[in-house]
Amino acid sequence: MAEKNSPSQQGALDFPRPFTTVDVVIFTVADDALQVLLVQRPTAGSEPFPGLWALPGGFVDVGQDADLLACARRKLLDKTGVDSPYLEQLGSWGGAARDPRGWSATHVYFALIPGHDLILAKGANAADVSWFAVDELLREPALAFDHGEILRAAVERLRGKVEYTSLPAFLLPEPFTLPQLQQAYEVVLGRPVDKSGFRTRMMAAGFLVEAGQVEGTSRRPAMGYRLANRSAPVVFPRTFSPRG
Amino acid sequence: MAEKNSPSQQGALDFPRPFTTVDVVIFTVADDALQVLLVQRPTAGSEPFPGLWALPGGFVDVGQDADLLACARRKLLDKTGVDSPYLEQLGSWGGAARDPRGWSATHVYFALIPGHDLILAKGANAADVSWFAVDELLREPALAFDHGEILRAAVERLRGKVEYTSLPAFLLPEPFTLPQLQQAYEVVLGRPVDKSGFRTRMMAAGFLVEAGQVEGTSRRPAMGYRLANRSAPVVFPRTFSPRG
DNA sequence: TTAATAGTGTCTGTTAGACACTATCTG
DNA sequence: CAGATAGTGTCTAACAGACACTATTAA
Repeated sequence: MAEKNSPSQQGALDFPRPFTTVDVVIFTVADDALQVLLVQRPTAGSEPFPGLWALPGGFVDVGQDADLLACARRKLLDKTGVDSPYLEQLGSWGGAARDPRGWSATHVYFALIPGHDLILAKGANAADVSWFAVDELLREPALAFDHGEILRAAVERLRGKVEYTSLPAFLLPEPFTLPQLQQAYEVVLGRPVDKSGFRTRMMAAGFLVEAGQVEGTSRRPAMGYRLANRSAPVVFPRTFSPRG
Repeated sequence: MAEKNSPSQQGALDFPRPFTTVDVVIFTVADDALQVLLVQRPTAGSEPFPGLWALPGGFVDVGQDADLLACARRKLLDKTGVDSPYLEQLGSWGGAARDPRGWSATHVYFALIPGHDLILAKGANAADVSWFAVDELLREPALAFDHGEILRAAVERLRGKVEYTSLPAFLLPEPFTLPQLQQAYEVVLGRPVDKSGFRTRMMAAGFLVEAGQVEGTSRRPAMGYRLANRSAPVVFPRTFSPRG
């Protein structure tokens, strides 16, 4: 045993280090479906998982990134052009087996961006970036690294929190109407929600600000709203449908 | 700009890597208080934050640890002698400034162990390990690194989840009685809970198994219970006190 | 028999869910 | 005026919170 190469030998820092990456799970709602942004792995060189789709992300740049959140923001801006979305840490995955190049640990964030910005996203880097419907992706787990597992965790977290938070509001461009917001909830949850109860709940939570008067997205115009606070969601006291 | 030393140069892996650590926030309930286990930093050598108290943890050992969870389990076993507690990932903290030795990222787990095992803990490594009441610690933020902030996040997560999960059951040695469990809830939440409602809720959740008949911890003996599933808590459909 | 705690019963205000209804717009 | 969607009113069953009550043990 080469003890001088082990971290248990305190003081010295000359032992092997895992490499550190940051990945971002970027969600949006479009075409009545929850979508996630993926990047295709390069086929040239000796990159692992060539040609497979993966979450956008990559190595932490010690010289460039002040901290993990800044790194995540940078990668998100690179791929989408969006610079201040809802961004929350999901967790981290690390081990000897997940990357053929060696022991690695990734810090995963998940982002919600308005469907509206989807166009920007495509314009930004084009080519090897694309949106996928989450429901279809979850059926065929063929992502690079352990990104299939990570995506599953992200979707679970999102669906879970949507039951009792205002998260779906971050998936819509402002101003949005209550029917649009309800639609976003229904798409993420995958089930219909009662209109009356929904409206009462949203208004009671007090996170919506009447913005502009009305504007027409369908038959009859409706009141438009903005978020009172774009940095954090509101937590409702109860879950949506305790009916189990 | 030394581009060859930047991660943006794909393919090559010879750029500077952050170092990777794992820390564990270990909670228990003792003396009617929520307690956390801390380790005192060494004063010898050139270790950072000499003499200050810190969360137990340290570098990932690439040769020894299969993954992050295994690493966390190893560090917990080292300090407490407990080998299969409730263990959940809390999140990760990383940046250039948090450790004077350089860019570092830590993966933080939080553990709940029965108060009963406290004796084992003290017997195991003694000396530089000690339990602290959380409420007092939060008043004077004098921990090493950013561990004060991490502790704060861990307590917030714990208190939050206790409102709607069976987590406090992991803080008790089995078998435990319903009054003991209620006591654990009250200690963590810092407020009294109605007995009748509490009992109905616990029984309805169906995560308790009648174990042994009764045994006396105070005046009148009571029914003892074990957890039906020691690996995950139960989630209640509602929060404890929506009032407020 | 008494003190103390385990455990149960009952009442009431609140509210989510369901659904019917009215209001207001476009074409 | 007709069709469609925005928005509101109402009823009811379920249930949390409060609190009083009964049961069972040790001393």
